[in-house]
Amino acid sequence: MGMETTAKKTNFIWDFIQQDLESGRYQSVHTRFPPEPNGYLHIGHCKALVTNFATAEHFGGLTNLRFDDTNPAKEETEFVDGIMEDIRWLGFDWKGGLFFASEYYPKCYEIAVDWIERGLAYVDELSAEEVRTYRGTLTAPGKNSPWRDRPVEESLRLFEEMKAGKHPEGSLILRMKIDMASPNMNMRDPAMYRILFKEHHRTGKTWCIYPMYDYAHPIGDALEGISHSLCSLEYEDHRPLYDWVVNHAQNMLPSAPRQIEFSRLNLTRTIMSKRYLRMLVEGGYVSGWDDPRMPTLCALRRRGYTPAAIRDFIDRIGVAKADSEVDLALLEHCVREDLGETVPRAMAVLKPLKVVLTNWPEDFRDELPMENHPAHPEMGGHTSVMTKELYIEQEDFMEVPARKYFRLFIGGEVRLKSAYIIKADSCDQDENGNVTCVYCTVDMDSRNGSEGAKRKVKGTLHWVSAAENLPVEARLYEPLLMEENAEVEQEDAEDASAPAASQKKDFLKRLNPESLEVCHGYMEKSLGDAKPGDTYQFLRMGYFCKDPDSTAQLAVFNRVVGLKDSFKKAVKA
RNA sequence: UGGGGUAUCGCCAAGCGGUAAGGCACGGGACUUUGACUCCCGCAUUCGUAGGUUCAAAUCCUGCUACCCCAGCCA
Repeated sequence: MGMETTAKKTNFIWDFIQQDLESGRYQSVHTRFPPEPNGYLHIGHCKALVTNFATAEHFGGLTNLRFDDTNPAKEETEFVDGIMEDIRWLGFDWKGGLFFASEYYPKCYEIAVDWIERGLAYVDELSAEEVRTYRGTLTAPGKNSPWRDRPVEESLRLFEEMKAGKHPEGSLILRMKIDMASPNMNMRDPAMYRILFKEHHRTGKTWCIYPMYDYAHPIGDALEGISHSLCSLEYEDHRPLYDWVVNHAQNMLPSAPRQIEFSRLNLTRTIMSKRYLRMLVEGGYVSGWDDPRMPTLCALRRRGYTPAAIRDFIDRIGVAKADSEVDLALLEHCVREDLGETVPRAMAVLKPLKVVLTNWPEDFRDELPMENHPAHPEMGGHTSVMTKELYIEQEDFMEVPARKYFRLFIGGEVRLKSAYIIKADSCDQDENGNVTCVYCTVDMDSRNGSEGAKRKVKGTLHWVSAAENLPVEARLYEPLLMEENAEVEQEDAEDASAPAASQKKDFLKRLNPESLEVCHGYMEKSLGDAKPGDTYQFLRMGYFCKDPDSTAQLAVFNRVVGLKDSFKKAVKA
């Protein structure tokens, strides 16, 4: 048996579609990505985004971008602009077209009138509370509204009056006439239209009645010729309603789309609910929607995540129907893999410790060449200047070495990257016992590239000249949420009786107080012409992306992600 | 207690009656002027559970259990 040369990657959705194509139910594939413009896109949305775009692409079809703007109370133009920018940034193009659900208001109205005439819809005068009561419960059937069987002419007249603004908000709704006893709550005469005297970001004051999602969505899909409407699992219960709408409006619609649901993305230690993200922004817990700790795309972009990394991540997690929570480590792996290959290396010391090279000639400066990428000579190089005084990382020196420590310590030797081998002789300490300066002797014969450099030295450190450097502010990020089941003992004691569910929801208690650490250090001068958005690997420290907060005097860098660190792990154990 | 879903390694996830892919994480080793990268090696006799059918079951049947979603004039 021959092994297949290319592993065919598919998923249950593609399998369904393949069947649909083979059976002739559909001739081609057309999908849509339908965000509501009431907030910014986050990493969770990317799964739906990529799934819709990649599916169409796989079958040679197109994808539409459609803003689901049927609730003027929550939607703004700011968000439609932001969403389009984010999608473009990710590299997707809505070749199928750009649409707004609000474009279909006239058609929706037309169908609604048709349904009233055909006895499929009626105007209800029950209050919101009464509607809820009449709907019944999960286990008890609902009962018909007293207005359910009112004359067609009456509903017609009332619906026109609703549209004409003659009735106040909440006084009337238009409902589908399906089945108040259905075990599926969605089928108990769902609302089609409600009265809302809100200005819409696109239609202005043209309308004061707005269609509900369950009514407008299938119509929008059908009008756009969508073949497969891919959405998340919570709409599974809505599928019978989706089909009901399509079937009963068939005479006025060009096609009948198929809805397929998949599970949404959850990430460990990450808040994915729009509502909670809003609380973080409005509560001042973060600096804004693009605070680099946020899971929004604008924040990930600012932090230094790349479209390639995000798409690779979505690709790797797969598409299925089981509830899941993906380990953040996978996302981090994806950025490291991308950045590691594409980004230049440079040196920056984030928590500086002064080093004096006692035997270094007083005013001698040595320009040392350094490659931009060890595996890609074509990426060129730059020079780093070595002087008598320099900085190394505080954690790279210990007066007496711990076990397995092969950085600098008194009596120990270490190599300075691309430079010389040095040996620590003594150090100064302040009144608290903190080391303030290390005195070293240089092996002047060990300059990088020379014969004397060909010695085995266990540790290699990054460094920056104390005389020739640029100041840098480095912002180090950790997840916004602490690990599950981590240090909440105090609260736990108080809330011992609280239901687990509510504790889980109380994400504020899980907020990580150390999600942001700001360091002030020094970087080599070659980094001086970095522009906001440029990313480097700061040797041994991680990947850093220059932030727009930077000024002419101070460069600000966001840590995208650290390097893998087997030393830290070994020490912890 | 009604309806709709889901259960395969720590986390994702293939598998579609023929004897458990892959990735991440993790552990070990080699290499190393980044304790990074790269490269080897290891990592489910077992598929929520109990039965049944079969020469053969993660895959078929039956019962049970756990978890998720639904009672917006939100999407």
